[in-house]
Amino acid sequence: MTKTATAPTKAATSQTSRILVVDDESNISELIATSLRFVGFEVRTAASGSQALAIAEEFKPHALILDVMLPDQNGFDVCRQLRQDGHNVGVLFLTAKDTVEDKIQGLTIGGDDYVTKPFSLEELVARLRALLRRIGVVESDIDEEKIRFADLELDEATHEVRRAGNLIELSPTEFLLLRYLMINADRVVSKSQILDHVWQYDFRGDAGIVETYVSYLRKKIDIYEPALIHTVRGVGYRMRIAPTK
Amino acid sequence: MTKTATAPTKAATSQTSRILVVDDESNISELIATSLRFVGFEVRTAASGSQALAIAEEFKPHALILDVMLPDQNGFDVCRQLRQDGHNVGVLFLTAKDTVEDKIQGLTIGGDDYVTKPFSLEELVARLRALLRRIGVVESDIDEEKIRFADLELDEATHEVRRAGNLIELSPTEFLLLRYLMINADRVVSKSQILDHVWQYDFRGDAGIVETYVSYLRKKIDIYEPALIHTVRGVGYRMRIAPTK
DNA sequence: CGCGGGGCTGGGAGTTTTCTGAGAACTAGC
DNA sequence: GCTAGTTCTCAGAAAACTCCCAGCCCCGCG
Repeated sequence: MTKTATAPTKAATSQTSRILVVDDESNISELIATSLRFVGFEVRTAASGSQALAIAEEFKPHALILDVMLPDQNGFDVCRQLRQDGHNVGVLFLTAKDTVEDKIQGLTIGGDDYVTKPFSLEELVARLRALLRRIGVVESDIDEEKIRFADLELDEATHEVRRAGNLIELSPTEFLLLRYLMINADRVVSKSQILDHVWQYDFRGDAGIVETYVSYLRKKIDIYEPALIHTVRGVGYRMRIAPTK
Repeated sequence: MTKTATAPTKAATSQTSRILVVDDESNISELIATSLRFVGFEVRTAASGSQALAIAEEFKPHALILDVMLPDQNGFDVCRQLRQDGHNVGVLFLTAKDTVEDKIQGLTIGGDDYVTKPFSLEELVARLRALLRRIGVVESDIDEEKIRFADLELDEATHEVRRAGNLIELSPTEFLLLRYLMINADRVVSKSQILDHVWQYDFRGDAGIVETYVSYLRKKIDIYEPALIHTVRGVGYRMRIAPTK
């Protein structure tokens, strides 16, 4: 993935939660690790269950991102063992989209959650934040689940988006895209950055899709004045208040 | 109360009742422990009767969740012994579905109660709360046994549900589902969260069943205006007042 | 002022998700 | 064992969403 300078705002505030990423495919765990470090987490990776347990012992992570399918033992066991050892961690499981139903039973119990592969980085980070909030590792300022920009408001818990108080219905992708733009408010983000963060990591289409979705979004949120989503020709998009001018 | 995302509401208030979970299957006791901790209890686990007695000595639990079938002695004995030692605890017994009726007879002296395995977490927690209430370990605020949302009212004690005053007949599962939605009113809950909390932990079907039950519920409670159960496509369901625009 | 590349958007095909009815499988009470 | 209520599965229909395409527009430059 193309890592570029775009430090997502509030994230960068003062967050130092420690996250342990466990996946045997190193490209996946590195993708995640890089991304998380970038938004301000302290990250370690492990490639197996036993390694995870060992590292957890001294790293004392606040949360784990844990692939259910590991070479030695499965993710659940790792999780159970950690908890028995007294580690109060939150766990975000990674499962394959087609994982048999009965394997994903009980994953959302102790405030835990799961994300199916392939995921989008935005999605993953958002879920991780929500999880940390739930288990009480409040690392952000106001512990608020809302993102605001101008008269735009996006609520993670209710999935509601409002502009000037008016409720706006968004599809899942539109919601993710808007969040990404809002998090990076005032900054220009390129179409490929958007693609890398908002779309699933295995998306093979072209960046034109971003234009389409930006168009959808504009028709829903920029029917109000002033327009917030601005095109920076040849570069990308930027959310901001003053007209492009 | 604010705090928490999915955390079953009032629970999170200021509850610090100590619960001792006793079961020899560690996956069961961990499941319960995780779940209870999440809703705000202080939890310890034990795997045998003797261990339970030992831990109770210093942990001084307000209540026990006690499997009737234990490796060393049976649950009743543990219970009796505890009481003889002067511990004033409430006990929620866990029994196998096929346990003979008369074995459970007389268990419920005192305000104790029992739940059959496999249970659903919602059920377990609700029963535990009721028990604590009965034995006087009132840990919540108003000690209210009713949950309200808009003109909907659900009474835990009588198992009655009313909308705008009209009594509504619900099957057991419908009741649990509705309670879960009400407890999490205004926030989105995913189908797997629902499955994990409302259905028995050994349920092996797919999440489609949730759709079916939501449909049942809608036909009973959303025949009134305005609709309260809303679908958040791609995410889950959400109970809320304002109609979708 | 005309050109060319980017960007915008309507249209629409193909998928995925959700809703719901029908019925099989169970259970509990009688 | 029969009946009634309940749970759960399944499958078709409907609705919503994703993605691609093609034509048009617009901006900047020569």
